[in-house]
Amino acid sequence: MTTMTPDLAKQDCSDCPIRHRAVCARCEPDELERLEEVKYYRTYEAGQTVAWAGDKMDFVASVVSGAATLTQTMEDGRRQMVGLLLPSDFVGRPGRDGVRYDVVAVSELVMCCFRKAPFEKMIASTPHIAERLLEMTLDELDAAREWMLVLGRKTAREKIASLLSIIARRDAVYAPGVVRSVTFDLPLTREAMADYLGLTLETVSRQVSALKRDGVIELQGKRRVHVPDVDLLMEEAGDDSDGGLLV
Amino acid sequence: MTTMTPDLAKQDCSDCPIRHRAVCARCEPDELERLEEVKYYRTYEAGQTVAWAGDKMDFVASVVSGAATLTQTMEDGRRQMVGLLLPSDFVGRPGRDGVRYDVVAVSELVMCCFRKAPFEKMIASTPHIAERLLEMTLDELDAAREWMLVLGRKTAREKIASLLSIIARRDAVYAPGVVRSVTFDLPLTREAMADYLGLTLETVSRQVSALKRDGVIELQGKRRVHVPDVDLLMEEAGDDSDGGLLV
DNA sequence: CGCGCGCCTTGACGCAGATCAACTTTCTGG
DNA sequence: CCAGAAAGTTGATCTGCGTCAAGGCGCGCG
Repeated sequence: MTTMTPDLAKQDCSDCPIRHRAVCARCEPDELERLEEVKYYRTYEAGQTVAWAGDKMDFVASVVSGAATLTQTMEDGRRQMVGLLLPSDFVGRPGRDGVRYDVVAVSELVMCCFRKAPFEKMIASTPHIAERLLEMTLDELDAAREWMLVLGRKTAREKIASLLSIIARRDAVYAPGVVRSVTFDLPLTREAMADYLGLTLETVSRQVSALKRDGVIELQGKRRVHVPDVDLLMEEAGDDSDGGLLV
Repeated sequence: MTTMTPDLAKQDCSDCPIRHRAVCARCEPDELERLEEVKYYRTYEAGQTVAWAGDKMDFVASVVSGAATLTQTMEDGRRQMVGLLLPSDFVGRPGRDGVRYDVVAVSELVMCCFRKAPFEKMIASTPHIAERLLEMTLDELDAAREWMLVLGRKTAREKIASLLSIIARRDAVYAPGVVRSVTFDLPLTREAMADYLGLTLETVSRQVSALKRDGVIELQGKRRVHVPDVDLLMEEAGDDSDGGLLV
């Protein structure tokens, strides 16, 4: 799993419309201006569908707030989430005609959209963005492969811990220094977590309770999670601890 | 899962050193010549390691024959295969300094290698190849996500059928027309299959026997597999049948 | 207020696949 | 051709998670 390098993270990107580091972290003023020309915003409510598999998307977008999921479904209804889109992630990447998976908002979702054609033209004319686009896709591939280990070989408890530590890690990107405790809101229902982890919602519920009972996490309400010791959580996840979340 | 379009497949690429369609199918004579300048071959025996996680690879390569696997390992030894590299697949793609996973030969493996620096220079100077490189990576991402569904939601029997149909599909690329029966050699041991599918080797063995008993596959020896009806296999895999393997 | 509904929790039980173990078949090297 | 190792098969038993079911909590709405 890749952690952001400190220098990139510290750069202030708060008003950049594309917050994904792949485009944002290094974007230069004139590129940004060109992006502004073609951008608009869209809001989706929880449960709303952004795109179905096979849709031709007429836009390219970056998640600004909330969360969306990428889901595969079998004919008999079994579902597997294959991607979790959190603020700064990309949807409808150039180079593809349509999306192959359902994209559904799991909490209120705001996306910063770009009309596809001008965006693609811009990519084509800006070599370093094209290059970062490949880098970004390779990062996603890494994440997908990391997740294959979770799905194939980890126990239910380890799966939950892995998911929590991914979200914690993402959250910690916006906090400075080396982090040892984190608090965040789970953007997912128990059912969505189950779909992500290849479990049932009952098992998710049981294991979350177990982690709480064992002091690995604390809950304020159902959704707000406090992790007193990130190292402990990562140990539960079966990952080799790398000394806290470096941010 | 993407199937090759007929016109691309029919093109004769047998003496092209990079058989992956991403580079090969559209490669033009002068590009090919430039590739020839920097290529050499390497052979690995079964079990030999091509690269460890974190290695800086000094070459970029395409699998010519045999198979290699990309594997993630946990400290306690649990393993999950996250990629299966069959003839025409790429290793050590430009844009990454090292590989992040262990690449190990599972059967005798011949790779067509390119020294990295000149290859990358060539990529940089040839826009359509750079574009195809992104396309290729997106295909891999799709495959990884497809596999997440297999790992997270399919039964042992469906998992085996899915793996067999992936290999059958790959094999059928070299045969003409719409294919309804295929024969191929499994390039994997039962243990490697288990690592790929998130199962134990005993379960793999049992389910292979079951598929044989039920007439879905026929075995000649342990490794040679004949699939009398590809549709049936795909049904067992839980995929929507798309009317045979289009080649 | 209280009714219904979505979301979550908890318990009891069953089963698919893991584990442990014995054995067979196929390779490999002398 | 044989001996030993590696790969694969098959059976018996165990267990983690799925399944089914009952109920709790919070919240919007008539």
